[in-house]
Amino acid sequence: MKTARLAAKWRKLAEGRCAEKGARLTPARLAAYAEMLACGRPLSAYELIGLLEQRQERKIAPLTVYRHLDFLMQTGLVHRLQSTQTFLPCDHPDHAHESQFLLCSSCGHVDEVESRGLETLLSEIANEHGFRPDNAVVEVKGLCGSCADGEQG
Amino acid sequence: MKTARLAAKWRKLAEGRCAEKGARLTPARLAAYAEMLACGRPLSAYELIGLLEQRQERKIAPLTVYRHLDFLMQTGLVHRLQSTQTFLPCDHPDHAHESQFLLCSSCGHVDEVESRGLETLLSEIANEHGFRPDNAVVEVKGLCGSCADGEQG
DNA sequence: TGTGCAATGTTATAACATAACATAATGACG
DNA sequence: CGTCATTATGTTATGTTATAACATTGCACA
Repeated sequence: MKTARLAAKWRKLAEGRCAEKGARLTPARLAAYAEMLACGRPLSAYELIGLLEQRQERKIAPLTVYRHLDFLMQTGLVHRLQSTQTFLPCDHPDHAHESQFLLCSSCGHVDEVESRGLETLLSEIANEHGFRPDNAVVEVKGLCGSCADGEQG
Repeated sequence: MKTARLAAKWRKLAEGRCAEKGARLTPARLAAYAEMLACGRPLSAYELIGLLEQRQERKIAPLTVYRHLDFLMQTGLVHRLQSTQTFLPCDHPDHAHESQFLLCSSCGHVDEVESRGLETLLSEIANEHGFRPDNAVVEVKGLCGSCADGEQG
């Protein structure tokens, strides 16, 4: 299978994450992951299908790609952005973590950040409401540094 | 048009919000809003269509309801939950605000909370990353009080 | 070498959302 | 009151995102 080039470092990390869980990083799954890394921006499932079809010169069913995405999310290699229905490779696949995202409305760039302080505060807020939190979606929309600068001079 | 019963208090608030903006709270828009309030849980657009069709005994096109939802969101009477693609009437329609949500995975109940502290922290985090925030999606999944209690005894 | 489970393939369809264009209702204003 | 501009709604079609149901393949391990 023709796949996008994937830096050895990322491949090692991905294999590590899968090994931890006894999960199999098959060629098809790796191909999807590599394509996402190569792209450098969030992709919709169908955009990803398009890219993989071009790369591999064959038809790929949506379900196939959704299964690969599910797998990659379970292993923590990929995140899903709820507010845009897109998928993004994790920026820190070396460890399990919750993430928060800064989405630029202008250029589409997404920054993945980890703030323990925020997670703590969210827990506190939940507790105040008698709520037992499991996981939190935090997606901030706005302008990234470059776009904000460009806007005014 | 047959619409769900809507407490006078909510109607006043809704009319107030619309008046502020010079927006017209038409019968169809009010009907959609009333149905959502009557339901008491988040609804998908298509669930809402179903309820309105039952109530009014006629077909309603998806676009119609999406337009009403857009209107209600712009006037701040309704929120959209990004992580479930559903819509929920605002719990505090008396003032403009950002909200955060606590979604119970078990019973589906959603609590809308407002934490200025959280909003401040989010701004700080954004600033640290040279990001100019506009608005934030915050949706915490977990178990509400009742469901958490029920789970263990 | 079979047998059980995980992964993939195939076809179809469900669920969510918008485009493009026509018609009707409303409000502003002479 | 009429008419004109604007806003809202109706209608049909289509685009986009995601999953169901079931068959087949491939791999691991007894």
